[in-house]
Amino acid sequence: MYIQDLHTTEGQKVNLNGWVANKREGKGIVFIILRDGTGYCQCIVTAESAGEDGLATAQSLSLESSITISGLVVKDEKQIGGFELHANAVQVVGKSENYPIAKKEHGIEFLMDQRHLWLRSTRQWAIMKIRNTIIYSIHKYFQDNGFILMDSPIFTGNAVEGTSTLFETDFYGEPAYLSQSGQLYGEAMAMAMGRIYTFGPTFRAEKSKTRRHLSEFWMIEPEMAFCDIFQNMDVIEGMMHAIITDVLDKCQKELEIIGRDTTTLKSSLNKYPRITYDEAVRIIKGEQDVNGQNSIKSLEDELARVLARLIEIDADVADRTAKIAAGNMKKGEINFNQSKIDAMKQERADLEEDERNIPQWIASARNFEYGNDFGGSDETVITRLFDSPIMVYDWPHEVKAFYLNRNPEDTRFARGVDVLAPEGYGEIVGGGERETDEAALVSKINEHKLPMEAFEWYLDLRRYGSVPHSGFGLGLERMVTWVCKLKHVRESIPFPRMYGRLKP
RNA sequence: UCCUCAAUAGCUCAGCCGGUUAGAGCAACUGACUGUUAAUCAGUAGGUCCCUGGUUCGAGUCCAGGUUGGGGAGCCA
Repeated sequence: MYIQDLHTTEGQKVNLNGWVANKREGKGIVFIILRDGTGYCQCIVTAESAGEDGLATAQSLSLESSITISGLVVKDEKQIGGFELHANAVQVVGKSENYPIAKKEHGIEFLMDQRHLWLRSTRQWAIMKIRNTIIYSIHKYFQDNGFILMDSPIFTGNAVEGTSTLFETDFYGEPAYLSQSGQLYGEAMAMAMGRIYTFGPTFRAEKSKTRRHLSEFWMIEPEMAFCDIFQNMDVIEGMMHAIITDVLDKCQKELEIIGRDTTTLKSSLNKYPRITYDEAVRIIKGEQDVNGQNSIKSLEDELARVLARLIEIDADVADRTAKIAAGNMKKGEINFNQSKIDAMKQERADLEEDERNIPQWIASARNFEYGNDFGGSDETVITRLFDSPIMVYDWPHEVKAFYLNRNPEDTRFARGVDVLAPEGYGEIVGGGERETDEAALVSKINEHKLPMEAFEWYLDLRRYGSVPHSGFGLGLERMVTWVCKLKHVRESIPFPRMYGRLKP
């Protein structure tokens, strides 16, 4: 019997297997919050219902002990799953002594070291359930729309785009690199199958230490034959809508657990603004307003809010500290105030970083030089002005990959498209329409000083029945991070691999 | 690689202008409490103040270098 199915057995006696997520005690009564992976259920043990032995066993339980418990299923609206269990027998399966993760705030380094156990906590459970829903939704969208799932190789013989740093491995004595993108192979597969998508791990070796970078992440890369950049954008939007619809529909409980305000998710079911690079630059530099909002002004307002909040926190912390120091406060009240202070100190540390960063972002936006690619802060600046993802297309061809086609009406621009998520999350999708002409591709490869022989097979795709085609890459973890509104991508994947983090 | 912030009890953090024996809360442990949702009460125990060197009568506190971690730039999904 699983906790998620309890609603089918109201009033019946059932057996549950799981772990003690939490325990509270009164004299002669024990409340166990049992978790089994499918949900949470409060189990009540008294001598009356479970006998003296059962009560003693329940009293001796510690956090994360595994148990088998049987009893009567009773409806109780107050409970998270809507039901509780009045136990008449408790059996310990595996003991758990001094479980390291306590019921309080922890620092990130400690939690990352305990990632194998941290995954058991409610918030992480909810995030992983949402991740699962997103993965399922992506597969369903593409399968329902006639895409064929194919896999690109992970070992590659050359550094494809020549830009990012790759992990080098030894392939039977030859150097081989872990794939940074399956896209070129995707193009070959699309010429064979029409519409394909890949879903697999991707590796980037940049020593990036920011909240949106991982060394190993999962990427979904559709590729479509006979498809231009605008049809490509239609597919991106369709996929995003499908994902968000499913999460809103199937993960209400999980979204509530992580405290996700769903307003922006709901407004992200509308059509997404399609903005050219030129227009985006004007918005970033503050030369063009969006819905009456100005990028520079909104950053300045944000900075003012940060400063005001810092003063507020200092006053509040000082106030509570003084009250505690004054004595004659009940112990429970002290605990409550102390945990408030701890939480505010954490918030303060975050705000101080904002205080340092925002002025730099303002300067970077003001001084943005036309022709450059967007930096992380530029993406943040522009997306804060919209209540849904936006699609920025037609980029200066110099800053984009060699394989992108040009806008036929203005060849200064390459037909790349980036999807920027709202609420400051930035790029979650990068894609575009591919170059179809062999000669144009050859000159681009030379321009980027890439080894021509490595691209002979890729050029074959243009020699034998070249067609307009497009595709994109979706970063799964970035999608999960935005949908859950997480502070950092590392919480969006079970075991993150990033600069400085290889364990557990 | 560069910029920036940090490191004190198992955990989260105080520790002022350098001054005697380094503190609090949580967790743990002991005991009390029959409906709790990190908010009951009393008590016990718990320290290589990240490392190395320097300044000083005296360093958790100041200085230099290093290590580890947070955030950002670059690069990207």
